[in-house]
Amino acid sequence: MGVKKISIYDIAKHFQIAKSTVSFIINGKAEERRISKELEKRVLGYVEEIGFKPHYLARSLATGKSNSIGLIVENIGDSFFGPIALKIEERAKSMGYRVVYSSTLGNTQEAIDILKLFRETQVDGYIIVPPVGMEEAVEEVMREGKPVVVFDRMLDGVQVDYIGTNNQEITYAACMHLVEEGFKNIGFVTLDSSQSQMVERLNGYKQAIDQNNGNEVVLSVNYCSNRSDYKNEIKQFLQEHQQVDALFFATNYLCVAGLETLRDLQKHIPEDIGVAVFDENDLFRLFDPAITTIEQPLEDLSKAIFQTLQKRILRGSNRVVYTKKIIPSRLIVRQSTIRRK
Amino acid sequence: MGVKKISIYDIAKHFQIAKSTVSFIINGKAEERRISKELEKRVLGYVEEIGFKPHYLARSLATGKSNSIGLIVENIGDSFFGPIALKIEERAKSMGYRVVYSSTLGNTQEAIDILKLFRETQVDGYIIVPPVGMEEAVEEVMREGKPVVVFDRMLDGVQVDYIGTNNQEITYAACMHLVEEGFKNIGFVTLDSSQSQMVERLNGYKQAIDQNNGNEVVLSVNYCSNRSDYKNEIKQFLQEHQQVDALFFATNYLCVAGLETLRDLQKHIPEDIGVAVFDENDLFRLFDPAITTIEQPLEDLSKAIFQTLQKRILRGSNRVVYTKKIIPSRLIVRQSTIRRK
DNA sequence: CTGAAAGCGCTTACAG
DNA sequence: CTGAAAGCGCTTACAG
Repeated sequence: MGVKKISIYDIAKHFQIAKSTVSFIINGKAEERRISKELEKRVLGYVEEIGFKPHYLARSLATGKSNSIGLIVENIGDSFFGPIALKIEERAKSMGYRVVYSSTLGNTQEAIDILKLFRETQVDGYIIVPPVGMEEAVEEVMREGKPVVVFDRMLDGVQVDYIGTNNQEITYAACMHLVEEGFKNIGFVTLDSSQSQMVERLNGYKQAIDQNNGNEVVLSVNYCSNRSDYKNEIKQFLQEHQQVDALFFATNYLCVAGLETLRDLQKHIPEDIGVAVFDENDLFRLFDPAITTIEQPLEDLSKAIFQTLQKRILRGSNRVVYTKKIIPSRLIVRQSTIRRK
Repeated sequence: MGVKKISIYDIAKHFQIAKSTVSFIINGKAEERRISKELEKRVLGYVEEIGFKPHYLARSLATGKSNSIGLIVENIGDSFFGPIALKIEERAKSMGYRVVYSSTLGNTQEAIDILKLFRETQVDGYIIVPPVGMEEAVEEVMREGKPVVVFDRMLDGVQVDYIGTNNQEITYAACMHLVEEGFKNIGFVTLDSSQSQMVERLNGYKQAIDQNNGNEVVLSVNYCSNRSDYKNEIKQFLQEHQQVDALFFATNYLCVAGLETLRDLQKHIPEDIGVAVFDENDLFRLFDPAITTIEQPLEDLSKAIFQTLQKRILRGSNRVVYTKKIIPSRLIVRQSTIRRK
């Protein structure tokens, strides 16, 4: 069944030349190998004519390169990771790479398994959004000399290239904005996680609160929780902290749960309570009131990720200083944090 | 640099046995090949000890199987395709497959290129959300005997397994609901596309309108448009059809543009205009008013996709009747389509 | 019960 | 200027 696959051997036979010559011509090394222009033309013409495509797997086995990069994110269905994955794919494609993706759902063991799988399939580089506890696994991959870029959150104590955003600074700015709008008791809803980006965001919050001699009121929920768990925790938190007049959500899905909770409690935004959130969503600006968000620059982030990866691919991963590139996010102020006079 | 890779040859040498014996043991064929339990145990123990992992690429080259499936969607960052991709990945993983994904952004040539790339990398099966014009390319892949499942929209005249939803029926139900709520002039906003799912949705609309002797008022926009184009077209459409008192959006991103337009025009939902949309979004239920949606069952869809794919993988793609499986969607009525008395 | 050998489809030193 | 040959790391008829 199916078409019988043509190989360079068949082409070589057709022209009565060696396989190697065909291989060189196909790989554009005809000139370098001083193969006659005429033969080159004839072979390429034939290749075109019969629609020959080299067998990638065989090539990969021979060269050790697979022309694919592995992308490990938290959740490909997420409104932040999905769109960034699209950008990454577009860039990868323009560089001749395919993308193999996988979602960890925050599970460390899962992430380690995925990484192992990627290693076995010989991806040429890795873009990793690591859950906590992946330090060793990532180091192991790097020891093999493969390029790795860590994204979104840092990996404690691992010498590796990192691309992220100014979490602390921009969260600080957002909280200062809340203060300036007259909110007196800002609650911070985050994950119970030591992920660096979450810690940084929390620090930005603390910095703003401290500076204004306010009270830190923080709710940390488990990532594994489902939405109704999130909602229950937020509800209870609001009941225990009646004085809270604004909420900052450290990531998008927490905000979704939060908005639902506020609606259930019939709290009005921003009169009863102000709302701001880390990560933009197409629909936040369409809410009534529109939600204040912190927008990460997807285009710039994906660009930085690839530039870094490419440098590594060219230079190899040894003897080069590892870079930590911070692409600033933008605070988008909307009505959910503007107190009407 | 890096660890030097261990191969089955090294293991064979270590035990003074043949590579083939090692291969059989590793692949669980020891019993079948009548290799002594004792040797099997020793070899497996050693494999474990040195952390040997077979080289997937080499295995693939030898077997012709890559243990990966190619997923071609419209846009991995989309609120429908992203989450379904996650489900598909989870199922693939549980079956021992990796997923290679790629987004077409509705571009036929892009889709064909992706398909070609997937063929070259020897994926074992394809899940395709095809743009129009992919008929030939898909048929070509099928002629190679590879399993293909078409998803979301059908491919005209191609004998292939298809998984989709009851587009016409459920859109009809949604429009009938609008009629029952007293909306008199329902506008339908869709893509200018012959994709089957869009045609079916339009037909569902027409069926409901005809049945109630209403006027069909349809806006078809180009997929390639960006959001501000969508907005302008919708705005103009509303100006030209002042009598329209409800809008049904045939897909999610059109609704986003539509909601923004309605906000700009200061139209109140549902008093001035009712709103319903095909495809659920986490945030639609949190709008004020909450938006009526048609929710596709992601879990069931991904399950059906995989069952079908698996059957094909087992049976081969010949001589079997192709199936067309329709998984019904659900209408979720919310305030955006309920006329207050 | 086990092994030698050919083959998957390429690439690339090496030799002339 | 070009080709023969070894090798990438596996699998699997085949032979004994």
